[in-house]
Amino acid sequence: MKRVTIKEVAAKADVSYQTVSKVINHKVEVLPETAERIWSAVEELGYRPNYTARSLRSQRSRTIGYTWSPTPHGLTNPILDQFLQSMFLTAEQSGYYLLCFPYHEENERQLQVYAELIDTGRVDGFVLSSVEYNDARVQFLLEREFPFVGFGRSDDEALFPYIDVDGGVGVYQSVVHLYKGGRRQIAALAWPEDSRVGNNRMSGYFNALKDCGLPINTHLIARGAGNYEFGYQACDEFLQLPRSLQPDAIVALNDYMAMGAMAAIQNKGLVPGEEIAVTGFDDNPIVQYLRPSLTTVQQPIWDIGQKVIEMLVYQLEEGKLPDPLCTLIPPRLIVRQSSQPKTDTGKE
Amino acid sequence: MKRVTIKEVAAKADVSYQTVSKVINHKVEVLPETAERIWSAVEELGYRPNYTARSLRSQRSRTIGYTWSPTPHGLTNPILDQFLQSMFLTAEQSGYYLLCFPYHEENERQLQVYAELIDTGRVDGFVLSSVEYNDARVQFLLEREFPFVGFGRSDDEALFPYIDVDGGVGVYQSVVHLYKGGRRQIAALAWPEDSRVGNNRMSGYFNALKDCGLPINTHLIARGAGNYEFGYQACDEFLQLPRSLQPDAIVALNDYMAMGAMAAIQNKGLVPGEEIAVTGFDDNPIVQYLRPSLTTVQQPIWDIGQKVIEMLVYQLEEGKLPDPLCTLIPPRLIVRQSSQPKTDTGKE
DNA sequence: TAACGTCATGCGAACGTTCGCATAAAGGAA
DNA sequence: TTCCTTTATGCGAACGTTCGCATGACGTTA
Repeated sequence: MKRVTIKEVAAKADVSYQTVSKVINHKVEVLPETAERIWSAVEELGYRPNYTARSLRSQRSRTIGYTWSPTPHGLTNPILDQFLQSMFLTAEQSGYYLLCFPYHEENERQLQVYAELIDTGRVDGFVLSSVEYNDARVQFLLEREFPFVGFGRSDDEALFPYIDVDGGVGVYQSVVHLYKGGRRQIAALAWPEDSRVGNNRMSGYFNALKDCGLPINTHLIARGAGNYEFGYQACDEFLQLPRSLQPDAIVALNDYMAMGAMAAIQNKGLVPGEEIAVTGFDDNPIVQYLRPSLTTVQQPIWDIGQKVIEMLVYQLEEGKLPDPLCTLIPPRLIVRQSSQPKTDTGKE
Repeated sequence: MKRVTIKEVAAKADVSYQTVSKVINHKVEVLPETAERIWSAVEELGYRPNYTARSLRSQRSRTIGYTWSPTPHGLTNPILDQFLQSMFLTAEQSGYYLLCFPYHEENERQLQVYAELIDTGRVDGFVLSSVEYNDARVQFLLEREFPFVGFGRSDDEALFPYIDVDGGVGVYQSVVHLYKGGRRQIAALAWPEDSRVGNNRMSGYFNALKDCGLPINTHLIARGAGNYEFGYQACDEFLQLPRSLQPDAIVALNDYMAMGAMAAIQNKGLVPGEEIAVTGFDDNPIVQYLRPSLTTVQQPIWDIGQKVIEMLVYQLEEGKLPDPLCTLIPPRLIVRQSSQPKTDTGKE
């Protein structure tokens, strides 16, 4: 597997190999005819600069590291594919590639991998996703002053470039939409209070209730694991409340909980979207096929992937932090059958 | 961002830097006390060999390239996450990482990217997935004699290392399972005949019918796009056949078609799994939540990811093709509610 | 005591680039 | 004619390793 080197090009073009390098990298002006000779030699020999040699000399790998926490067994990550593809494509346009490496549950071990990639010079920067409160990776990378961009925020004090979806806005839209459909007892299926993403989304719930003039009923807020089973069980408990306390709408902070809730409703012989409306979050492609199809909140994943890479590449090329440092993107409410307006059947 | 080099370690351990290199790579025996000095210097300085320099000298990148065709909009790839994670982890154990790059629809353009990665020396080998008949990438890599392993087969003549799921076995199991449940008119929802994966799976359908002593009814075989819509429509047409020609079971070659079929059945006021059984393929995590939950065929994705990498790493390290060259893995039938035994209601 | 193997380590070169400075040729001003 | 600029290209070094061979010290044998 013989590779063409810059020296062969130089020999063919009858210049020194250093000159070839300069011409290729547009570092210097040469006579048009020299340039012509060089470029045609490059063409004819099919020369491609050796990536490794280039990195060694320039001390840059033109590689971005990324890992993500794997989807728990029995679930799918609805945005992973699109997120990755959008990053790959955007990175390629600036001459970067993504190095993907395994996720390790154990914090210590995970940081070791980050350190390894930095110390061996394999990557120039990282993309982090699922950033949480007090994120060890954020702290580590800030300390080492190594470039990275987060998809998701951490503590308010941690200053670093990130892009995030404003989940609050999404949930706000859901609640208002339900309110306009005549719903007045709007319950929430949420994560525990130590979830950053969860709190962000819940803020939209609280704000919307307030703006609609509805009271906050703590018995209508359930917090748990965020999966189908929890959604089912929590909803089941709502349905065991006295009639007047039962919700007529349920806002779930993700699609899995929403699906669980829908199942619980159906099991009681009720129809989601009629007696009780349900909304989800994430727009898992599957939910359009549910019966009834699920109203949910969609994140502009493609744009996010693009933006994350653009922010990181800017840092790497310009050597300074992007401005603005952080970006919040509003998600979009997708209305489907599960949140029809309330039909006044005279009940209550 | 000062990095520790091998020379600093050498200085500290009071040996030549070449000796440090040899000790680190276990290329030579030294006095125990020398080794001790070297290792503790490594430890104290936190030395990590520079990846780029190492690659340049050894002409190996210890990097594996991978790309995949993105999931069409509105669908999710149920196995992507697990497949990637298993590859990352297995690769890491042998000191490799995966370089992921964008997928380009256009064949020409896609091959350019493969060529680029080869010529610039960025990767040592590739993993290909969704290999099809007459696959341009296979041909290209074989010609250039560049190492790769496929997840999926191509033409029978193309000789290259691959691992594949024996879809035929999976469908065979489905059909036999349905037969044992008393089903006798078993329809198939398939892809067009130019689909390699499709033909492999269909072979199991034909073999099973034969082994069960059932005739092949061409009116019970529908071929199309492989999505939800096609499944719905094709099933709907089955249901418009005269009663005696209608299927009492439907084997879909993927879960999306199965879901479409289930919806069509429900729309006729029938219950999937009772009057008409339905099975899918892929075990998309979502299908366990359908009502009724879907019987389907599960591929051992984790094992496949592991094996693919092992085969490739073997090639890279040993310089020879793995033996056996190819591996076929049987999938597993997951029985759920949608394929209950037929209850003899006396109809027909 | 000379000759020889063996063991532990050192040394120079190479991998394929980029970078900064040196230099030769050509042109213009004094 | 001399000297100074400018322009086009060359040259040596460096990036941080690994590799193969060289070498010096030591012990063994005749």
